Amino acid sequence: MNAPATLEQSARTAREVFGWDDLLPGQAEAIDAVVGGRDTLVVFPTGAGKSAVYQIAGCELGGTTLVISPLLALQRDQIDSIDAAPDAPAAVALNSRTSASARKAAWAAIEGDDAVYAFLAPEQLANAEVFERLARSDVRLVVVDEAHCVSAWGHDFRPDYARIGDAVEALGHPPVLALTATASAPVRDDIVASLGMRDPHLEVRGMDRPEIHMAVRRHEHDADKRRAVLADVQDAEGPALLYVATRKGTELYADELGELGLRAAAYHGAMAQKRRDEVHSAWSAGELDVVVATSAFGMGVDKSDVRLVVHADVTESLDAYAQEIGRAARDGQPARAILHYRAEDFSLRSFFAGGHTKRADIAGVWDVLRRSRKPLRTKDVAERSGRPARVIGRVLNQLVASGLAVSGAEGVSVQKKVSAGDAVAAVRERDEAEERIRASRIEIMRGYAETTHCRRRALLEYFGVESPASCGSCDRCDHGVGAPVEATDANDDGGIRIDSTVQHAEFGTGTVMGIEDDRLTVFFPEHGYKILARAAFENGILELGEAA
DNA sequence: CGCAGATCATCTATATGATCTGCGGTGCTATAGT
Repeated sequence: MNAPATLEQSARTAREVFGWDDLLPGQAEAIDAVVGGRDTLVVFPTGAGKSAVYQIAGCELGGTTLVISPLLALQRDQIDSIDAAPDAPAAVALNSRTSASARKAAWAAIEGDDAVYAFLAPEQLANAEVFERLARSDVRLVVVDEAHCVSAWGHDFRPDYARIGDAVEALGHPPVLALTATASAPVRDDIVASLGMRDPHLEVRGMDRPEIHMAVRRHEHDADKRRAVLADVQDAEGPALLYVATRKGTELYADELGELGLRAAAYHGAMAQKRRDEVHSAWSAGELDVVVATSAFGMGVDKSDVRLVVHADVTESLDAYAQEIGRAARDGQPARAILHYRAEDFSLRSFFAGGHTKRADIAGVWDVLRRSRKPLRTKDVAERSGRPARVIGRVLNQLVASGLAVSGAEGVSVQKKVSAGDAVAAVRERDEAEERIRASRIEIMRGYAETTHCRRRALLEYFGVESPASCGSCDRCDHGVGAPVEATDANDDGGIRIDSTVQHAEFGTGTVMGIEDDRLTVFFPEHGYKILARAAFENGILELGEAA
């Protein structure tokens, strides 16, 4: 490998094409891997230059760089920023809002000889015409931006996220570059497996955000919690974000904060697009003290001076929590993250984590699939069964995951001709496995909320980053309840540590995610997170290492 | 699972507690109608 020459080339591209003086730590390594043809997963905090990695790599590879992006607003922002660079290749979008003339120009660019970035949502890949035309053109790099969406949404909310891997294969597997700001080890594994990445280069930087002070407050009564949340937001020393679990909650809190004299606005996914845009730009322009939002607010919102992120409810996972508090302190100045919760709050999350596919939907989709001689896409099944696309997408994903069906670029086809009853049972089994995973992720969130040790250590351990026993910048450390030092060299278990692979008699192969006193947190792909006693090593239930 | 709001039941109410019911997040796309 002529690495130095490549690095020099990347630095020159950064300078001459985009106008950046220097590459940031990790960028050069990631670009080098991608340009060398290697699948690459990049985990950098926002502001560490994730976009630059694909922009420079795409520029050097030439041809079409396909950028799969979850939100139309993000696509627009990215295109604007590329257009603003001194000498960058063209950037185009293919989505439902692209006008006929813009679409024509986009295809001309994609099918022409010059380098181009083409932005699209994963749903576009399900459109046969779009996909076939892309397959005939010169795609040299596939970028999956905000790649945690693959894991968070691919299983049911946006099933097309689970189909990206098929598209990559059908394009002849050009290098795949997945980018995200937060991904724990299980989420990283999920991304790599779902996208079909081969021997990926992993570039992880700066997961720790020491400038964000972390605290948790538990309440018995709802009224007490509400008062405490309002008081925290009132005390903010700069722009504040308040995350709540429900749409109604955003409006209630925003009204109350307004009455207290703050410039507050509610934000959630059911509001009119126009209003959402207004809130977004008022926030960016510094015209609001606080935005009260559901999880809909965040991706693509780039404000550097957020001083406080308060959660009035728990999130669905520690990944989501890290993502949301990570929106504070992008300028590197001190900020605070405070989580308020009641034990009852976990029940709403459990409700969201549940939800089984209906028997009739599973049987109906299976029936259509079995009668067809060719592979079918979600849209084809929808035409033949009259069921909503989202339900079908989910069922197809589950059938593929259970091995009853296989998926390829043309769609999904039957692999094992079993009865509808067996198909229902297989999908239900997948549903239950997924529900167990989600439930266990909620338990990890509970573990963070209730830990008696350093908060930052609890968070970083979950992300697979070794950290000191006490950070000095969380509520636990403030009160001097720093963890008793949990030496990683305490080797009674033959060297058990974070990321160790273990075998459990019942749950199979798992990965150690956390070590706290006499307990281990272990992630098992089929069962989710389990808290196990270290004593399990002594009676042979748990063993270190791969399966024999 | 837990909460809010509606409805019911009662010692027939300008009242109150019991019980029932429905709701709860994230976004793309295609299509019809102005």
